[in-house]
Amino acid sequence: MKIDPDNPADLSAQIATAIRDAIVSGALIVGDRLPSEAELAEQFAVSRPTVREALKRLAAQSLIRTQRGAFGGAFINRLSYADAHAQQITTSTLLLGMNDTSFDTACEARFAMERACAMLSATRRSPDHLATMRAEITRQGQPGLTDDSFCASDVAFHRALVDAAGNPVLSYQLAGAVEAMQPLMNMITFSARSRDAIIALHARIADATEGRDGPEIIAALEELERYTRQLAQSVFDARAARTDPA
Amino acid sequence: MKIDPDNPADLSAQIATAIRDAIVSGALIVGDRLPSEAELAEQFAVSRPTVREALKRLAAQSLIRTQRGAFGGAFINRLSYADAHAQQITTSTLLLGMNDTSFDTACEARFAMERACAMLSATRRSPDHLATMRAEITRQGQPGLTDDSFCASDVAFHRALVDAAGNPVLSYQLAGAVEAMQPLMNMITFSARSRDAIIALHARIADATEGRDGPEIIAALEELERYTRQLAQSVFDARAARTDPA
DNA sequence: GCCAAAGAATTGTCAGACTTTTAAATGTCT
DNA sequence: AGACATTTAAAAGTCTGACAATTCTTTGGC
Repeated sequence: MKIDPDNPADLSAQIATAIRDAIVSGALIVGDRLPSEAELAEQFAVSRPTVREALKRLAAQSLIRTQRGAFGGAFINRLSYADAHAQQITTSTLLLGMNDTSFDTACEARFAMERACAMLSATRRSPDHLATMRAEITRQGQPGLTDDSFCASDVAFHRALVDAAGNPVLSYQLAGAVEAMQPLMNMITFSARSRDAIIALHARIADATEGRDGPEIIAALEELERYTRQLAQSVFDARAARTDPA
Repeated sequence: MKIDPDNPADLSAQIATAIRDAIVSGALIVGDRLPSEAELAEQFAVSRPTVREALKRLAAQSLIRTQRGAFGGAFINRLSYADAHAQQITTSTLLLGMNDTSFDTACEARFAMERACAMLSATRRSPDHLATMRAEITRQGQPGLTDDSFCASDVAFHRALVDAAGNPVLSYQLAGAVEAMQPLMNMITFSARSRDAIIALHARIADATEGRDGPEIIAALEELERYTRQLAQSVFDARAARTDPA
């Protein structure tokens, strides 16, 4: 099933790829146990440390989990939504941070996807989701809240809206887009007035969700996108004006 | 910046987490060189193999790249859209395959997100995107095309539609949703009649895109979603009828 | 001044040993 | 017979030390 010629690439990378392919193709299924490190070393004709490096690569992607002790070993892991979610956020955050993706581009993508949930959220929202949304709105109005906490609550609010769509695949995909923007949002200083404007839009979204009015959710999200981008623009302009003349 | 008490977790996992945190937080930026393996081993008071396992974990996530030779070492990698894209597809595919996510759920999420691109694609589509869409439609109509090839062309068509939105973040996110569904779509056998129906809808989408008619794209996508789910349903029903009585 | 050879730094790989963890098998007592 | 303690073995986790392969810098020679 898996062989390694003596080509220039790392042996551990080749081994990891071979096993990963076996998993993706379905040859190895959830719960299966890989041979022990010693056996794998023999099969691939490499040393145990090399095998271990390969296994660590797979573990980093949550493809396998290891267990010590007798009858332990490496087992094919069920990729949970939670794991995938965490990876997705890390990847998306780095992607936005490292590729000088403009705020506008990220914002556009995020709201476009969020609007995609609106109709479903209107149909399927439960009292739990509504309660979460209301609670976050209340929190956002509290005086003395730091900008970071305000952003965190903002994320929680939108997360609830997305989760209300009742589709785990959608929640997983959206989480990356919404939460990965938090570092960018944290660069914005929210004045009392801008917070009020955002809270008012959140309330409008919550009301529309409660009333199962999908188009109204979309309209409110569009306005929120417009407002957010305008806010970011003014912050960046102000920053540019402060640094340019100096 | 990075310490390791003697807690039960793997040392290599702890070291990887410490370095990953430094990258995500911005303490280490693209192009930075990590200390050599020997130096890291000394800093963390562990052996070199342990450090290497940690580095392989990071390499598996494309966070670092290593270079041999004098003045080589481990460098913080710029996470490219292409890398993120590949990871995203692997993760999404496994997620759908391992969690008995229903076809309907995956399909719903996919089309909801795709519709989110429609307005942007209508505005920004270039002749290149249109040409790709037309070419794939032509391919889909060729006789003797295998089901797998038909699906692959289907993915390429939708990919072009998404790329036409001109937002790399959106393309990256959508790729996961669209391409990860390919294994599920491959389970469907497409009759000549169903292929014709799908091709007709694709043509309708291409026409609407050319005419910059966003709402019409959305309408066609809705119909395509309806048709796809119905098709899958009948396939699954037929399969159930064949296996149940036996 | 240019080209080739030596040198040094660094990752890649190996071999072997020891420690720790864990579950199964065995033995012992009630 | 059944419950509990003990032994045993398998396996991952870690360490040490070494050597090979690679690649940049420097030096030497022409």
